[in-house]
Amino acid sequence: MNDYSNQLGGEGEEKQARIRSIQAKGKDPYNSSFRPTHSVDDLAQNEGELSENGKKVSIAGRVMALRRHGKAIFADVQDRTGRIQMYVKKDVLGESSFNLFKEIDVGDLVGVEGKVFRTRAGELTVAVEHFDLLSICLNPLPEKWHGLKDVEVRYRRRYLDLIMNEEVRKVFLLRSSVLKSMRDYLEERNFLEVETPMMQVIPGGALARPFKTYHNALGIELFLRVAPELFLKRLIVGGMERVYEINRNFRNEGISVRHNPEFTMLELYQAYGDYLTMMDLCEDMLVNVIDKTTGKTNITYQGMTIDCSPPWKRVSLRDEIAEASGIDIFNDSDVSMKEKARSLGIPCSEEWNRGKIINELLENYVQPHLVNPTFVMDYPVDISPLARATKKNPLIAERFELFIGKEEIGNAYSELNDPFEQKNRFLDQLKKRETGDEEAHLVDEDYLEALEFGMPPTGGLGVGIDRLIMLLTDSSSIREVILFPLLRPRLD
RNA sequence: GAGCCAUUAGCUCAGCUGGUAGAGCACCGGACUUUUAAUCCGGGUGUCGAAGGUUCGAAUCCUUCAUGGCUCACCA
Repeated sequence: MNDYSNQLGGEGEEKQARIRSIQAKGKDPYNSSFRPTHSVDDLAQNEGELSENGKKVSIAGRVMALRRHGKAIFADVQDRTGRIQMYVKKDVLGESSFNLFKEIDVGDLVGVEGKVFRTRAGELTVAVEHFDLLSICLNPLPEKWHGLKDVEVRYRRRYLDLIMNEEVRKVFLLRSSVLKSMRDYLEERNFLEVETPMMQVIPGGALARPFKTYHNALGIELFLRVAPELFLKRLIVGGMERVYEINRNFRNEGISVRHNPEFTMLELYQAYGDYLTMMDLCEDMLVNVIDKTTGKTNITYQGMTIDCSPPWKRVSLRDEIAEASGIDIFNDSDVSMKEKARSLGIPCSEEWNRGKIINELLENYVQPHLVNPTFVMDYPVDISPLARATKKNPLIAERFELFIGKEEIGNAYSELNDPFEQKNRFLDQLKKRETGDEEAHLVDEDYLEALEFGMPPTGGLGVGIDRLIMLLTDSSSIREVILFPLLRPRLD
């Protein structure tokens, strides 16, 4: 038998006593293998057939509750599909096996074999004939009645959260099925899933501060990517035509209920498309995904009822802002815009540029009304350095953002494929950086060189996956939809 | 980064204007062969987040720190 006498910390003596007691009954507390024939859900689905034939079934899972009755014991066992009751009788198991079962505690993992029946109270139950202890649980589980609510413990020890809270498991099941149906949708339309560098020499593709790291062998500073955009568009130059990536981005910014330093984005690019192509695709894809994963077209988010049935509203950013604030973001001068904004109570300081003010107007006057899915179109070029300008107005980018439930969910534009214009945009960004804007783009010569070989006119779309999952699971915090959100490490 | 709030048993929480720390569940011992928040009998298992201070006396008042939550800022 194995030696478990080394100390693991905590109440070592109690843990040791339990292990010794189990070993004294001739059983190792670990090391068994066990292959269940059914899941809990299988038993419920096939109850009729199984109980009629008196067929032997086996299931494996974690003991979540025990009700001991002397020579009989009821135990609730939980696997990934649900919970089911065991009925263990001394005269069926025999003396020694029953005595071993008496050692079982809440939290232990067991495998059982027996027949399915219904108790007097009508509860679906397995009448246990044989059982095996698969792994013992040395620490007490959170209390059964109140469960585990402490958010810090829930995030730090997510395994306990998953054991105790079924609705948490459901959130991550839904997350998985959303990603699957998104991939299915894109595969059907001949999009190729690709992976591009997480570690980049020049972080680009978004206006954000990056994390720095260092490669020892090359002796160079590297950045964790803030977006995959510039690499995905190199693939468009390379003729892949339809590519997407669902993966992590890293931004070195504050943490809040809607921001985690690493978060998941879908980015996709379609050659011979533009932002209008992306709008159609975005709407169709999300309607499809929402329907496939929730079965509904209405979603409830934080008390709002959101009607997701198509077609989705399309509005212009300028009209919306003009209507709400009286400011014309394309025709008012810098000075008059700033004055008007100030008179509305927006504290614009001297260094605020147009983009910043527009963003503020959008957030304060437009976004709070965007409950149902709405595409807000035509953004200023100066806050869209990678987007193509409209033919009519060089100050307006062919770009939209998608808002659902007052949250920004998507962002898309007609990609700028003119290397000369792109270089000018980079140089403008460089000026912003020199005046202290740490989020401004760096000049990426290598990307410009790629554009010189010719990139087809292309539409690009980004969708914030975590935010989308928040909407679909009515989660008020992004941490509820990320298995291991970033927390400050514990020092104790 | 700033403000507000929280931190007491394994879990959920009481503990008033300062007077030697409590409940339910969990846990430990005993009884119980269809229970299901099983029941019945017996048992409190604690560095009151940490360190200072005030006081005869601090879980309680003050200061600092730590961690978390919410709001704001930055951003998606």
